[in-house]
Amino acid sequence: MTSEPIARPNIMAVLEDRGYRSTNSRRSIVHILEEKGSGFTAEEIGRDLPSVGRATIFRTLKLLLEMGVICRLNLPDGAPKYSLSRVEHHHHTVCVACGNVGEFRAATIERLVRTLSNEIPGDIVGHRIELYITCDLCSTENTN
Amino acid sequence: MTSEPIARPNIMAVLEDRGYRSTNSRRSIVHILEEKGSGFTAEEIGRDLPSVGRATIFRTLKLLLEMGVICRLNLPDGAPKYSLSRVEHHHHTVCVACGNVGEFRAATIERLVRTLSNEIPGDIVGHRIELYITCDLCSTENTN
DNA sequence: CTCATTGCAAATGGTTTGCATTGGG
DNA sequence: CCCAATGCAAACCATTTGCAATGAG
Repeated sequence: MTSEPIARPNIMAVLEDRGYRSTNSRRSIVHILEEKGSGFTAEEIGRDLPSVGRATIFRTLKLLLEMGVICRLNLPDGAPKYSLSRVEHHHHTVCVACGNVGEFRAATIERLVRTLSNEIPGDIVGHRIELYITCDLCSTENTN
Repeated sequence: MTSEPIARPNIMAVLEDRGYRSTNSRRSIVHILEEKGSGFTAEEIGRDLPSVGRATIFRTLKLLLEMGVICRLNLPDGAPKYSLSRVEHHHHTVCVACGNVGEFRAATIERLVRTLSNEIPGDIVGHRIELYITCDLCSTENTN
């Protein structure tokens, strides 16, 4: 047993468990997703898979989204970006220079959100946090 | 001197200070914004001002956005919502039932974000937090 | 008067839908 | 076989742009 921190689920298996068919198009889309990992757009996937219709790309992304396998990030501008959800509940970092998307978890945040209930009028039913960063890669590039 | 907590700036004055003209269209758009306050869409404003061209609505919203007078909220789905920025730096609550948007500030959050720098790879240059809530109005409605 | 601003219509970008065809089980 | 899933093209929605006409200063 390897000490992999988070088991990556078999996405196609998840799809089939829910009664969806394992088709050629879906398999190739999922394969691309696993390759990219995070921060990809629908259009980008379409470019990598010219033989798959745009509609199918969007239909499959929607499916995976509903299943919680991927998440969509509505950035301030440009098309939404998608990334594989590696952990149950998490938040995102977005590099303002290169657009790369990362995931992070912070128990502190969850605790804090709970304490905010006193300050806001209503019941908190969810939250979304995005950190805009300059990633290490981009900041070293600028130094050179 | 009244004890108003936050002075509401004169939006048209802000526009003129920056060299933009005080036109009829801009005045009526700004008037609607002040009336609505928060959680309105571009399309909604256009519906209220049939005599103003769509393009002008979007151009004016973009202007106000750049000036920091309003802010845009990219919700998970549907068109972006806008609201007047009442306070300098703030975050939003969105009611999942009625879609109303509120503002809140929490020094705790700002402090927390700073402590997160250790956990994430890169420099944090900004953040965005949305709390999804059921607002008081909506939860009492459901009780009836 | 002049040039910023406007309204309109056409163009765009991203996504969805209708429908006949294909292919997985 | 059958019906879920596909590819295609057209439709759709929100937004942007080009441009001639208008109007604020």
